[in-house]
Amino acid sequence: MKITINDVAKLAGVSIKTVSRVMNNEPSVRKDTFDKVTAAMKQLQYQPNTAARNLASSRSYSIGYVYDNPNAYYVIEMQRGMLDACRKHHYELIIHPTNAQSPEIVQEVLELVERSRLAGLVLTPPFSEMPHLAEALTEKEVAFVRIISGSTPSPKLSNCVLVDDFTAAFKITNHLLELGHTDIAFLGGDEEHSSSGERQAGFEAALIKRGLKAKPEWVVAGRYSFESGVARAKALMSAENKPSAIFACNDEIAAGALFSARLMNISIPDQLAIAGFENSPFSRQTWPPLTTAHQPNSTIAQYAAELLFKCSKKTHNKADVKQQTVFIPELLVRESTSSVT
Amino acid sequence: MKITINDVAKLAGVSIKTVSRVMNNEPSVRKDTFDKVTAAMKQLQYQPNTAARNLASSRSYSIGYVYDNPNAYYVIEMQRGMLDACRKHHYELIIHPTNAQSPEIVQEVLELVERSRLAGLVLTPPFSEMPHLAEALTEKEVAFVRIISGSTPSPKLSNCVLVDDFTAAFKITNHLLELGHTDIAFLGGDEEHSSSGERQAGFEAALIKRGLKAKPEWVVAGRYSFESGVARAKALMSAENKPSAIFACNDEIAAGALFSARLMNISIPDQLAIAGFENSPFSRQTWPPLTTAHQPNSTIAQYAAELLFKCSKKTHNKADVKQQTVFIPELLVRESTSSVT
DNA sequence: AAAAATTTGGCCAGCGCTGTCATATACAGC
DNA sequence: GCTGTATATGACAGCGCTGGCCAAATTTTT
Repeated sequence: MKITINDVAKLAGVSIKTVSRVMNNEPSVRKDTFDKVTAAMKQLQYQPNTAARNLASSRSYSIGYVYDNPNAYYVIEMQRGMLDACRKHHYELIIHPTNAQSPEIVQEVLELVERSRLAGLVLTPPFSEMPHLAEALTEKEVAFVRIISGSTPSPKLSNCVLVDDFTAAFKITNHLLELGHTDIAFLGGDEEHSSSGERQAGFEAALIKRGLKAKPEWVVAGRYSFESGVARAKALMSAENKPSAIFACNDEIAAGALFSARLMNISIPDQLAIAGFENSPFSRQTWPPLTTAHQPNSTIAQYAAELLFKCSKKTHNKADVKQQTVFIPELLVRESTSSVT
Repeated sequence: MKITINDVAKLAGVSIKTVSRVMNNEPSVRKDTFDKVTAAMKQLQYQPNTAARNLASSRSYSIGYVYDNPNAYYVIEMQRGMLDACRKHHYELIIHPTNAQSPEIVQEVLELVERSRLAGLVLTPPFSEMPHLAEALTEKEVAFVRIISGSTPSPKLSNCVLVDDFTAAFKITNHLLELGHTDIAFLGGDEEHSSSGERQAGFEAALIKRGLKAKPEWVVAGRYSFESGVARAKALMSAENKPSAIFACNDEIAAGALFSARLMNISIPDQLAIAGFENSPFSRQTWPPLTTAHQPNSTIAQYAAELLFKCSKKTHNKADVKQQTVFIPELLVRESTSSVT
């Protein structure tokens, strides 16, 4: 319960300093020394005292995840991805759900970083879309990585992981077009989220490419919720002019639309095809299961965390890491658009 | 960026030690000293350095939450409750999702505790229902609190927070009985979870109290899933002898049952009343919304964390805290059982 | 074989706080 | 008032590790 670096040093027959060097992956350590020390650590089941390391090095071996997202599945998956990365690099993850609306949000985040001496932060929408937060963090020299919706890297988006909602929406729309649908409605999500706009743009681009145009009355704004899907689908399918397919901005909306269609005795997918977005568990719990776009959330989160480690590390190479990687959600065809079992 | 306890001490005109006392809520501090120090801390926006505190006190100001639960909402709510408690007491929460099936789970948990020098652990099912884990933790003198399904405190269940599924299920069943239903079916959840058994027992007890008996063919085992609800309700409602009400073991099952009923053109709640359990967001997203039992998950979690702080604290009173508090989920009547708007 | 480069050890300060114990101050009672 | 007890505060060492620095040991190069 109290094996110290000293014990390891003795067993390995080296100095404390060398053990410390091994732990911190410092360059000038010979291979066999490294192995000796590693073996000793394993044999003793040595667990370095995180607190002591943090204190002495005045940097912490933990990163923070700040979020405010009502979608529990999303959050859980992001956490999982970051935790995977953390475990690999012997970091800790500090989760910090909070209210994005709070006027003192910047202050709050800075305090969090300071108190826990975080090595960096991962931000998801809406925090990743707050310019003032990014500025404040940059000014205080806090490392951070943002996960945002976008398709085109730009110098402004430093240290971002982009999720290409545009292309994914394009693909889904294309799938519907290929099935022969031309009368496609779009059910949007919360307008504050840029993801909704990106998806709409992808939808419209796909239509345009086929020489079609989105009917204004079939592009319906709303919220990212089941109820919103129910209501809008009902209105849409009660009108004179009905679409033959619906592209919903996320799975919840799609499930709502599906629900409405059921009530109206509209058979899916024969009379109406419905596609969602996200590949949430929700999309598998409907009947028929929803065609959707698979967002590899945990992979994205893991990647973001890894990126953060690179930025925050005392890497000797001067060039800061200003990478921007783009993830494209994959099309996932299920029975809600095509009856091929 | 680097206000230390020293700065606070100077500003408040006291010694470092006294500031430390204030931070740790130690008893022997006069009121006015306390106020002076508190004011100084606020003025300087002082953030104690967690690492230093951990090191000096050789105990960490963080607790761990070990879980393996597919229900994201549940996990998120538990996290939120624990975080609330943690923030109040200036603790950190380390989340540790893992695979409950792993044969080395005990070892893994012990390592986690050691590495992060956790002050204690909160366990939810299935971890809270593993006797060997509890034993190992007790032996290693790791403080822990278990959240489990149960109604009767017993010496074996030391440091447990009990969720009285039995009574809650009793109440729901009673509600159905009071509406005049006598033909009530029960759709169970995964049998490995003790919660399912507790709920079934509550259901049967309520019937017996009215001189009724559960029909064996109406007590149907299954899984805690939407699909399982769909299938079982369909079977139930296709039989010769149909129940007039269904008590589903959780909201997902209930939503599935609701879905089936819709497909079969059975009107809810007139021809069939349906009740769920959990008050998940799910239960509000169906139409009609589900009558259910509200499990105050975040409150329970918060309470569990507070209990843990008490156990792990250097409380001078010898008597260990072996409390057992029982939370009873509340009946929440919605339109799926009673059309009264 | 000498010079140069690499690897390792020794030493010490100190990260920012808490535990222990000693001291100072308050509040009794007579 | 004064001693006695309870309470409030302070001084100091040290938690386990890292960083900096230089010297010593070892290996590699010329």
